Amino acid sequence: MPSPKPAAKPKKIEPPVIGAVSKKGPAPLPLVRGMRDILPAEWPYWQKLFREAERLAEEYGYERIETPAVEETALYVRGVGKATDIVEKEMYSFETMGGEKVSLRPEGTAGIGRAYIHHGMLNKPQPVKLWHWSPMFRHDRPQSGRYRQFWQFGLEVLGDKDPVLDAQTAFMAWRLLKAVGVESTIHINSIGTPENRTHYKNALTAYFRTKRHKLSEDDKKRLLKNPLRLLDSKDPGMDELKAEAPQIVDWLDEASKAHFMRVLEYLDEAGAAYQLDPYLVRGLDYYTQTVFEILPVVDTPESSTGSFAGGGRYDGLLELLGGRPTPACGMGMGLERVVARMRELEPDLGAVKTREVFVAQLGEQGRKKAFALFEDIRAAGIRVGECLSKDAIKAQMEMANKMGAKWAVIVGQKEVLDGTAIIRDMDAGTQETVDARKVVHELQRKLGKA
RNA sequence: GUGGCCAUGGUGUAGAGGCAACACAGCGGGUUGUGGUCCCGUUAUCACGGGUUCGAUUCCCGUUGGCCACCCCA
Repeated sequence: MPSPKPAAKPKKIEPPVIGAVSKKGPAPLPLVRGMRDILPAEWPYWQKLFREAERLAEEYGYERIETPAVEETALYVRGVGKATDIVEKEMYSFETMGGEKVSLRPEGTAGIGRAYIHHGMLNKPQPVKLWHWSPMFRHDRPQSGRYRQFWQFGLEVLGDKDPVLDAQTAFMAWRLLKAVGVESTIHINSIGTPENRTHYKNALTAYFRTKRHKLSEDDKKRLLKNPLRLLDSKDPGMDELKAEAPQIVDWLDEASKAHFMRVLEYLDEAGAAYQLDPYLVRGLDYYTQTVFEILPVVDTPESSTGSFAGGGRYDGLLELLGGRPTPACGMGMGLERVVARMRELEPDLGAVKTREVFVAQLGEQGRKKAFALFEDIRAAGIRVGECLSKDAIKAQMEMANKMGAKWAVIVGQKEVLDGTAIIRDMDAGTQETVDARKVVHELQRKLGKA
């Protein structure tokens, strides 16, 4: 018989021990849930993506803006929408010591809208085109391609309602992905005006009520809570029900229809890969007219990460935030997802950095000389490596080899006294002694850079 | 918020109710100033807490974390 369990004592929860652990001293701290490090091996992809994004934005006349990661909670409640999932269950909200109710930004548009109003950007030539590259925070359950802190590249165009802008922001996102080798398709739809949407929602609800017996439990809930969501339900029986369902295009007013047609015409003209998706609706309240989402062409098993980017027009937002009625549109791109895809496509980009030359040293005199010599070689535009902190020449030669250096420059006690340095051919295993002052020139000659 | 799977050195893995194994990486060596091969040494309270047991890293429960899916989204 098992003996009666002793009452469980309330125990302090020790953080799990991860990584290199010292035997004494405090336990290492774990990573906060849903957070991740971007390690050196990943950095080349981020850099490539950032450079392309920056170049594209500038070429299209966008200016960079960075708004605070912390804003009044009310900004998002009003901007993104009180009833949205982002606000209802995914915000990092807290009260500061001073009693302010603030949130970590869950998306970029509301903050930029706030900045536009705050700084009176309506007095600038319209439209105002802004881009940003910043971390976002959502207290969502971590999953593939989904983190609680994630980076977004965003474009926002404020102060003009022309459909060419809707097309341009979608196109730019698509174009950026293409520039880093990622194939994608723009899935696009129009949800018209809020009035159009209300009418359509009613029609849709009416339709699905007649099919209620065929809906799954989840879908029945959606029918009550947010009927538009029924359209992207993954329930297998849904496809045939959807085929018969009313489509929002049929409920758009003439102006909205015309707007949407023009967006599509511009995309045709630009040669962007897009497809109409009559069932695309988006979760944020502020969208009007055009909505789009940019999806991978192939959903590989390694990265079933959902969409790369999403965006659309949000003509009502600025007014909601207390500004004058200001039409606007934009897009946000989830950079972790893009980087994940880039890594699959180009696994070698993060490979070890190679060096043309390695400077090795021996003894304190040699180290001093090598310190200066390294600087001279580097300044001459040669990719040169070193490990001045190491004493053993053997370890340094190993390193030179790993860095793929073709030439090693060796400076020891003897060379310092003679005013020379050894240049070793790492492939041939031969070496020669040269005048220390001529090392840089000699290397340039050997590398064909002189 | 809900569900499924999982948790062993720095990394990737093996293992079994009673010594924790292998590979790679790191560091140090193989006689005093020279790399790629080879050899040797060194690195784990087996996530945390509790239970069952003579004995648990292995079985059970809980916690935390991870992965995946749902909800939703980037």
